[in-house]
Amino acid sequence: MATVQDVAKKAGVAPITVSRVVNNSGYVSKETRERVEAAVTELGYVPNTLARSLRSKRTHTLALVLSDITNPFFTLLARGVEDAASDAGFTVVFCNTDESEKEERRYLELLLQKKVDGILLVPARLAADSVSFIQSQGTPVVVLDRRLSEPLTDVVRCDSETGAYQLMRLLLQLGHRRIAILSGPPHVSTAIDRVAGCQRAMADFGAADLAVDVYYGSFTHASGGQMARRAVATEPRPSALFAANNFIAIGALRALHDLGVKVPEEMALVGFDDLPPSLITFPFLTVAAQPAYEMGEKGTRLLLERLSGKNGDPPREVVLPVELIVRQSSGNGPGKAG
Amino acid sequence: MATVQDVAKKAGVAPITVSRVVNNSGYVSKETRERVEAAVTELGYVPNTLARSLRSKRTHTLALVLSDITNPFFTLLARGVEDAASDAGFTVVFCNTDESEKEERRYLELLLQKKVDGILLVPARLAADSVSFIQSQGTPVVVLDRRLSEPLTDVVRCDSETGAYQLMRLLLQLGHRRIAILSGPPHVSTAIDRVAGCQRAMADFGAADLAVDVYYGSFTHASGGQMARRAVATEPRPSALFAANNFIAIGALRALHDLGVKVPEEMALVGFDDLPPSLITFPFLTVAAQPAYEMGEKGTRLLLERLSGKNGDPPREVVLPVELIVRQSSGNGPGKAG
DNA sequence: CTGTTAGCGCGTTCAG
DNA sequence: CTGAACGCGCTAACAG
Repeated sequence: MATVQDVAKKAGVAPITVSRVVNNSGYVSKETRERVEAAVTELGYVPNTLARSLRSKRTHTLALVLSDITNPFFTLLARGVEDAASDAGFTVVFCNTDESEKEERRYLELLLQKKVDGILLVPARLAADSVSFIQSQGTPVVVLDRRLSEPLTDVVRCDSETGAYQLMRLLLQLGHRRIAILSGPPHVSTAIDRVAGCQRAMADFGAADLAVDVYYGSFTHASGGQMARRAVATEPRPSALFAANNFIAIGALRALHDLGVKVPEEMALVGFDDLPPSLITFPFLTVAAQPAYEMGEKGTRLLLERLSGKNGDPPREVVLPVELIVRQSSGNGPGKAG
Repeated sequence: MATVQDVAKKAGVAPITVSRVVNNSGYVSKETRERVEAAVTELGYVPNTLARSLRSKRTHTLALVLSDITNPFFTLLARGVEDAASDAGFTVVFCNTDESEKEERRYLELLLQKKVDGILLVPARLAADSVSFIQSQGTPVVVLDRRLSEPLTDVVRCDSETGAYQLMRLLLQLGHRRIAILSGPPHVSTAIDRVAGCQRAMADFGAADLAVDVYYGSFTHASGGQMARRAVATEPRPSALFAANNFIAIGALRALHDLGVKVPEEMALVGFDDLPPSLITFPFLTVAAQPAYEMGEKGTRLLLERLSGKNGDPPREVVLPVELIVRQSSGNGPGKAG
C-alpha cells in the first residue's frame, strides 16, 4: 500500500504536491502533474480516505437507519437514498432496527463514532430523543417517513393522515358501518396519524350506528394476520378492514383467505403502501400509495444541502402527497358483490 | 466534540489512560477508572473511530456490492449480511450496480479508498477482474450468488444448475415439447448455469420432437415481459416458459395475462426465486427457491473469518441447495386443465 | 507554482 | 498501575 510519501519520493516532489495532483486542488504545473501521475500509476497508489477524513472532517458517508429493509416500502426508500447519495459521491451505511429503540440507539452510537457526515433516520419512536442525541454530536440528521414530537430537524414524510382519511371515507361512502382498523405500534407516528385520519373521516362521514374497533400491533404480516383473526371473531363481524401498512394488509388478506372469508364480497380490505409492479402481477388491493423512492431521494438531498453549508436555516418539513388507488379489494359496499 | 485530550485534562490523567479506560485494555486502578468515566459522561465524549482505524488498520466496515437491492432476493440477502455483520460489531455499506461493470468498478475504487475491511460482491460479470482488483489492494472479498471464471476467492452461491434441471425436468415430464427459456444477461453465471441446467434436463428427458428457444435479456420484469411476448409470437407457440429469475417470471406472467394467455391452462410457467410470505398472499408460481438470507449470512461469516486471521486457507466454494416448490403455474401438462 | 511545518485523534512502544 | 513520545496518512496554513 503505497502512500503519498512513496509517490512523492518517486516523483521527486513534496507529499503535498502529490495531494494537490490527486485532489485537483491548487496549482500544479503540467510537468510535475504528469510526473506525479506516472508515479501514482506505477506504484498503484490508492489514497487513504481515512487519513483524509481525519484531517478534513468529512467522511463522505451517510447512514440510513430504518426498521426493516425487507419491507419493499423501505427497500425502495433505501434505493432512493443510495441513488441520490451515490450521485454526490457519498456512500451509504444501512442499519435495521426492527423498530427497537435499543437497537436504534446502539447503531446511532456506532455511527457517530464512525463520524458519518449525516444520518437519515426512520425513528422507532415519536419521541425526539434519538434526534437530539445525534444533534448533540453535531451531526446533521434528516427524519424520513415519520413525524417527531418536536420539530428539531428536517423531516420528509408522507401525508398519512390524508391518505387514511381518503381510504376511510371510501369505506364509509360504500356504506360500511362496522370497520376494524389494524394499526401498527402506537408509538410510531405513521400508525398514529393513520388512525387519526380514519377518525377524522368518521367524524365527517360517519353515521350514528358506526362502530369502529382499533387494534394496535406491529407492521408485520404475522401481526396483520392476528389482528384480522381477532377482528373477524368479534360479534357482529365487521364488514371492512383498514390495514395500516402493506405487511399488515397482506397478513390480513392471507388470514381472511384461510378463514374462508371472501374479499371483497364478505369483507372489504384497504391498506397503506403499494407494491411495485415488479413484484405484483395482479394488483388487487385498494391502497394509499406513498412515493417511497422520492422520499428517500428528497431526504438525502436535504441532508446533503445541510452538509454543504446551508445549515443555519430552520428545520423544514416536506410532506409528500399519497395517492389513493382504488382496486378490487375495497368492493362495492357491504353485502354487494365485489 | 470532546477528544481524549479533553477528557484526560478534566480527569487529571494522561490521554493514554483515557484510552485504556475506554477500550478496557491494560491496567487501570478502580479510582482512576471512575474519575475518567465521570469525565467521559460529563463531556459527552465519543471516541473517534476514524483516528482509531488509522492506527489499527481496521474499520469494522464491510461493503455489499450487488445489482439491485430492490429485488426481494437481494433484499433478503442484504438483510442476512447486515444481521451477521451487526452481530460482529460491523457496519455495512451497500452499493447498487444495476449489473453495470462500470458502476461496479467505480464503487470498488471508492470502497478500497475507504479501507473497508472486506467486500461482499455479487459480480456483474463472470470474469474475475473485479475480484483480482480488490485483492490487489489486499482487501478480502467473498463472492455471493454467482460463480467466477477462476477460483480466486471464497464463493457462496446456490446450485442454479440443479434447480434449473429440476424445473425443466418437471416441464418435460409433464409432456411439454415446445419450451421457451427466458434467461438473464449472458455474462452472468446464474443465467448461464440455469440455461445449462435446462439443457442437461433436455438431454436426460427430452424427446426427439423437443424444440427449445433460449432468449437472453436482463433480470427485470420489463425484459421478462418482452421475452414472453416474443416467445408467444413464435409459431408453433411454446406450451411452457422457463423464467430465469423472479422479475422475469412476474413480467412474463403479466404479459401473458395482458395477451389473454391463461396460465397454466394455455401456457405453463416456472421460475427461479421465491417471494417471501410477507409479500405474497397467494403463492402461484412453481419455482426453484434459493435461501437468500442464509447466503448473505454465510458469506458474511466466511468474510469475517478471513478477517480474523484464517487467511492462508485456499478459497472455498459453498454451494447451497435450491428447493423445488411445485405450485399451480406449472399446470398438469400441455392441453390439460391447470 | 512548490515546499515546510504541524497536527487531525488515537494507540503502540517502551519507560517508569 | 501510569505516562511520554511517536506515528498512522493526509492536508491546512503559511511561507517562499
